[in-house]
Amino acid sequence: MFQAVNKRSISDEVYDQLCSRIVSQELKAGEELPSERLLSEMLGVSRNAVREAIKRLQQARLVDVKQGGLTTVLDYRAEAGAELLPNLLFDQSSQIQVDVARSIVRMRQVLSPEIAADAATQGRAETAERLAAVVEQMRAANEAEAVQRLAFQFWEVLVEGSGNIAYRLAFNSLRRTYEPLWGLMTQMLSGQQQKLEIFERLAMLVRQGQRDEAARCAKDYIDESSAAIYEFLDLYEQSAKDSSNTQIEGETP
Amino acid sequence: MFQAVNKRSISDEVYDQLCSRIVSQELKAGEELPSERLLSEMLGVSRNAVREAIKRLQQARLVDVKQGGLTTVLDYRAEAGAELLPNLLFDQSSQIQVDVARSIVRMRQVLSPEIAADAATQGRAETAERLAAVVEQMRAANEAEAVQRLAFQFWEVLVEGSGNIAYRLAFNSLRRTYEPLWGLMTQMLSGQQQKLEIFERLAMLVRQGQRDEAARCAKDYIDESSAAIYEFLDLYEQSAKDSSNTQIEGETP
DNA sequence: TTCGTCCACTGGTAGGATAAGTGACCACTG
DNA sequence: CAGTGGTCACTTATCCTACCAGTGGACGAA
Repeated sequence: MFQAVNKRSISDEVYDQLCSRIVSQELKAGEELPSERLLSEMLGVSRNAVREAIKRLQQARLVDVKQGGLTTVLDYRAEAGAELLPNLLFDQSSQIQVDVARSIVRMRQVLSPEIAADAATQGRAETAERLAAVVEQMRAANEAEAVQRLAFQFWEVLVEGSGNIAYRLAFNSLRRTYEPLWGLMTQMLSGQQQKLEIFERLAMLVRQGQRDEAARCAKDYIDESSAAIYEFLDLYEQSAKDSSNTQIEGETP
Repeated sequence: MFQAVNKRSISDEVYDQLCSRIVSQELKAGEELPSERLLSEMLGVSRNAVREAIKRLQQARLVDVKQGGLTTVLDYRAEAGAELLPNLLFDQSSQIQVDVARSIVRMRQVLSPEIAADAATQGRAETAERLAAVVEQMRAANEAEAVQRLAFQFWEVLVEGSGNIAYRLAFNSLRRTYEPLWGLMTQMLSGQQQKLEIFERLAMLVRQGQRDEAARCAKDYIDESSAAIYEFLDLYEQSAKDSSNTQIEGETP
């Protein structure tokens, strides 16, 4: 009924505004930002807020700031880290950037089998325990969306079980990127998520430490799942092209 | 000869201090930070500096700050992104965290063959062109370190050629993580980097679009290179254990 | 022309004020 | 005595002015 009001801080607002202008190439690499004082005047906020936003841009390696000189924009493709992906997924008109989405799905597809393999070698008993618990919940769940959410949780457990902190952090970034697409994803994958046997089998293979088998099993699953997403993205891309050709801003089909 | 002097701002200092306390679990998830005013007093800096640092911690998802309440520490393993890896690589006594290093090498090892495969499908001509140029430079270079650096550049070109922005940004994060280890790496891999044929062959396979062959070729190379690094890390770990057993703080062997 | 000085700009730091959110506490109500 | 709402002592959010420190171009003297 009632929902929480949307409160965002001023500096967040400034950050988002600058960030989107950089990733959209409206501010190109090598160009200079207006000075802090000028920016604060133009945006109607205090210099303090502008400074906090610019500090964050600096941390994200989107700009290079030096005392006494102007702040310059960097090439985000060469400098930024994976945490920028969520900012790249949508363009100014909130359309999905299909190539970005494909990149993410592809990376997930490539990493997943190896994650399963490492989990089978590394975690074993405890990981298998937790995987089994998730599968149990999946069996108990009756809504498609709940099952979907648990399927993702299954992978989170697997990632944790691989004992690889780089996988873990990279997956956090990927997760944040496709989080806003959650609604679409459940709809997209609704047809094919019934088979719990795969998850069961994967949990068993991890328990038994069957590295290669686990990788193969994970690959079978993730390839199929990815294919469904690619297919959807192709459709989305086509419809986006059509609607831009006919100058119509349409809803997602 | 000369190198730029290390000038760091106050807020950078504050950020690093808080960040390292969080990743070292000295400040555990769920605990609360002192208030901004108290922190600024304790550290002897202005509130402004503390605020800028905390904004950055918030962006890195290391803390959750809410107005009117205290700022709480989050679980970085569950929340942070890959950009945190450089902060995890060294512990307080500047010793390499071997498991973190292994994670990074492993991720690079897993991604590389698929990157080569995608580059063979995607970029083709232009990528092959640039790869060939790098190989040319490698042939011309006479110092081992220069060759080493070019070898890494070869991979950067390949990543760019894969057309996958997620790979690109993830690799940026990985690069930043092993950048401080550059000296060790060249030393570590000095024995085996001579064979330019592999790079040549890989460039050719990309040009011809031989996806599977390119992946296999990349895998052969990266597996060998990774094995050398793993071996070094095992030695490092062993020597670190020994020196801690005998209560001696030793230099890197 | 060449070189040093000056000065108008930049970002960096400090510490003041006010606004606004949070949670513990407590008096009041039914 | 459980539940409501007000008070108060905290917190962060924002803004402001002032000053310090680094940069680079203008300008005048050698």
